[in-house]
Parts: sequence; C-alpha cells; structure tokens
Amino acid sequence: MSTPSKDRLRLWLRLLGLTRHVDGHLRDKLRLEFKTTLPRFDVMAALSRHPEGLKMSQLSGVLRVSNGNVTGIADRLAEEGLVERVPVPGDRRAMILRLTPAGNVEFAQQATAHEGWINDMLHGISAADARLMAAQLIAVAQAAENKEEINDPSHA
Amino acid sequence: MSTPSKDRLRLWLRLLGLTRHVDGHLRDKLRLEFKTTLPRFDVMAALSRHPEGLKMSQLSGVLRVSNGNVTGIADRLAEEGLVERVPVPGDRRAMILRLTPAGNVEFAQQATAHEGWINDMLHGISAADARLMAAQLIAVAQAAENKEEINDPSHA
DNA sequence: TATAGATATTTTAATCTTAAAGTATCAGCA
DNA sequence: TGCTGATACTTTAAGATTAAAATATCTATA
Repeated sequence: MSTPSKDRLRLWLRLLGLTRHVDGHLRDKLRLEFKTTLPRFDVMAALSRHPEGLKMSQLSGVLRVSNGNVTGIADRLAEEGLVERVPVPGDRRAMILRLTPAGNVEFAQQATAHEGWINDMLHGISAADARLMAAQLIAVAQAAENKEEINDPSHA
Repeated sequence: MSTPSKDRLRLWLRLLGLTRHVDGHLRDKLRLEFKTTLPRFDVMAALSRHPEGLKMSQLSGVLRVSNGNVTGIADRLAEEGLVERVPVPGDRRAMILRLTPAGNVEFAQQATAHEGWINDMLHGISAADARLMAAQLIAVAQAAENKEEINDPSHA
C-alpha cells in the first residue's frame, strides 16, 4: 500500500540509511587513518573556518551541540596540543578556542582525506546530479523548518 | 569554485544537515511525548517487525550496531516491562528478545506518532517527489556500496 | 571423553551526547 | 556600593556507542 505519509516515511528511512552508512564509513576512516573521531573533526573544521578562534558558546552554536559537549571535546583536543584556550580580554568568563599551528597542520591533512572519502563514496553521482540533489535538499529542509515555525512560533 | 569533488562534498553536507535536523526533531518528540529515545524506538520497531522475537545477535545485525549496545538498551526496556528475554531451547548461550503485550501496545502508539511527525516535517515534498527521491537515494547507496566492495573485496 | 576452536552474549573502558545543576563573572540599577 | 538577573562556562548524571576482553556454551574431532 502507498499513501503520501508512507511515501514520505520511506524517503526518510532511505535518507537515514544512506546518511548512517556514509557517516559510519567516515568515522571508521578517521579512526583508522587519523586516530580521531567525527566530533573532534567537526570541532577542528569549525575552528579552521575561523582562524581567530571561537568562543566556546559560539562553537556550540555553530555545531548545534550543547555547551557541555564542546567542553569535553575541547579538553581532549587541548591535551593533545591541537587546540588551545585563550582568555578573552575584558570578559573573564569567556574563553576563545582556536587551532594551534600543530592543529592546523593536522586538520589540513584530515580535511583533504575527508573530501576524498566522500568523493569516492558518492562517485556514482555526477557533479551535475550532485548539484541538483543538493538544491532539492535545500528546498526540503526549508519546508521542514517553515513547518516548525508554524507549530512553534517562539522562533520568531 | 566548483569541482566534482566539492559538489559531492556539498551534497553530503546538505544530506547530513537535513538528516540531523529531522533526527533531532524525532528525538525531541520521542522524549517529550513518550519519555523514550530513538535507540529504544529502533529496537522496538525491529522487534515489532518480528513478532516471534529476535536473538540478540540478530537484533544487533538488523540494527547494524554492536552486540554490547543492544544489551544495554534491552536491559532498560526489560526493566520497564516493554520487552522480555526468552531462552532459546537447545542453545543455552542464546536469548530471544521480544515485545511484551505492553510493549506492543506502547510501540503501536509510538509508530503512529512517528509516521505523523515525519509526514509533517516532509510535507513540503509531494508523494510523487518523495518516491522519486527515494529511488535516487537507493541508486546512490548502491553506488557507494559497490565502491566499497572494490576497495574491500572481503564482503564477497 | 577430552579438548580445541567457534559462537552468543555480557562486561568494561573510553568517548559522545544532553539536560540540569553549579560556579564565576558581568551589567544595570537603586 | 550592593543587589539582581543575565551570561559563559564547567560539572554531573544518565544513556548511547564502540572495540576489546571476559564468560558461557556449543560443536567437531582426536
């Protein structure tokens, strides 16, 4: 049987299946080839896009994870000398987290490999199709977010 | 700049973004409306598709998670009387996990709500588009898996 | 039968994750 | 100055997750 609701459920299950598959593969690769994890990679990627560093709260904001979560990951990366906490002049509550030179070197290697793994896994999709699907997904995501605003006007 | 590799990377980031968004929403809903979690829901969903129950190892196989992972979730569900462990006649090592009658009732409600949440979130996609995108994603997933077999023939 | 290797599950140690509570600091105002 | 509420971060408790080690049982075979 096929109803619109079931069709959307099946789409979601496909989406989830593919994402988990790729995600799992990336985690394996990061562990085996760089002895690191996806959350650590995500933190370093965010810092890499902001060479001047990010406050802990900004970091948890862009990564969309909790504050406490970032604390632990930052602790472990700092222990290995890949990131460092810098005091914020004028606000003794805040700390800026930024990549160390060693962290920059390490992340550059990881990012290159990361792009390559994804290119390999998604090689069955042409560049044109990839752009098309990405555009479709943007539309889907926007529809989903609009729907939420209707249900929860607090975001306004 | 746009290279095939970057196009695929961007597609992956979109895919991941949408999936995390929907996934997070589902987790929130399960927690707020049913005081449960997605991993618990996943276990119950798998058992629901197999009314006679599944051995622990079969369950971790179906869900593609580790054995130890299922042990903990099953423990907590069993504590609440939603699932039960049944000995396997003729093999004292193995245990079958199955939904209790209470678990069946509870899951039926969760599954209905779950389908509704997804239908709401993906309402911006027509049923026809949903079927089309699902078909596209199957092709993508197959391409990704074929790629892996080439790199790792052990799966043959 | 004894045992060696395979199989099914649980346990353990580490990381990730969140919500909620706790600590320190800041900013505005009486 | 001293208070109050907000802000920035860390800590805590609980669950999820994995790989690897530990247990228990089974199976085949010498």
